[in-house]
Amino acid sequence: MTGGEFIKGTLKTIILKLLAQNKQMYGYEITQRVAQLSKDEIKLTYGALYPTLYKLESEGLLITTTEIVDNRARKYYSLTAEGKKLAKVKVSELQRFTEILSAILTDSSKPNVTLKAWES
Amino acid sequence: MTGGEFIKGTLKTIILKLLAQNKQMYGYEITQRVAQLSKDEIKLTYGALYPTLYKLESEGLLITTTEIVDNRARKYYSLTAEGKKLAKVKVSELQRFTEILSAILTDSSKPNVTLKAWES
DNA sequence: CTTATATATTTAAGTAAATTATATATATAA
DNA sequence: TTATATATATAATTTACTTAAATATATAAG
Repeated sequence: MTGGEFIKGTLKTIILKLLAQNKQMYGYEITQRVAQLSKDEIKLTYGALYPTLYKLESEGLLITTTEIVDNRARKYYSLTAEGKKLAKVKVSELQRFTEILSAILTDSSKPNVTLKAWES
Repeated sequence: MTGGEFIKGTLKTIILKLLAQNKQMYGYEITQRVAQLSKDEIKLTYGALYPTLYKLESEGLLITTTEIVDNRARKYYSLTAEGKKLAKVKVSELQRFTEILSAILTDSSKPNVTLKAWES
C-alpha cells in the first residue's frame, strides 16, 4: 500500500470490508476500488495485496473461483461464513481505532501534572 | 503498541503530536498520556516507544534533557524547529488518512460494473 | 521486613507486514 | 510497434513492531 505509511496494519481489514460488501471481487478490482474510494490517495501495491489475499485464503476466511474473462483467467475472492464474521469484528475494531486516533490528533488539552498513583 | 494491530505506521506521528503540544515529555509520561486519551484502549509498549524516540532524536527532530526527579534520572524530549514543522505535516496527513479510512469503512455503495479505460 | 505494584529507561531477538522490483501475459489505443 | 491498461504472482529487502528481559528506585500493603 502506498500514499502514506499509515496503512500498515489495516490492509487485511480493508479487504475484509470490501468483500463483505460485494460477495466477490478480484484482486485488481480491489485496488481500483480503494483508489476510487480514497480519491487516489491510497494505492494498494500488488506486492502487499496478493500475499494478503493468499493468507486470508489459507486461514479459511475466503475462497476463490476462477473465471475466464476476455480470454484471461480472473480470480474471484469471496468471504466464507467465518470470513464474514471476522469482517464485522475487524471493521468495528478499526472504526473504534480511527475514532481514538482522531481524538488524539485533535486533542488540545495538556496533561495534569502527573500524579503518582499513591497521590491520587 | 498494543491493543490493536492498527497502530503500525502511526506511532511516530502520535509522538510528534504529543510533543508538539507539550514542549517536553518523558517516555513513561507519553505512554500514560496515550493510555489516558484512549481510555486504556491503546497501550504503547516500551519496546516500540524508546527505539522510536531514539530514531527521532537521531533524525534531529527532537532533543533530550535529563533531570533528576525523586532521585532518578528522567529524560525529557522536546521537538526541534524541524520536529515542529514535521509534526504539523504528519498530523495533518494522518488526520486525512483517518478520514479516508473511515469513509471506506462506512461506505455502503457497490462498485459500478468495472468499465475498461477505453470504454469510459 | 517482605512482597507487590508503580515509576522509569534500555536493549536484544524474533516476527509480521509492508515496499520494491521483477516476471509473465493479453488487450486496446495511438 | 509502442505505450498503456488489465491481471496475477512472487522473491528480496526493509521497517516497524511485539515480546521479553535487565536494571533500579519508591511507595503501599500485609
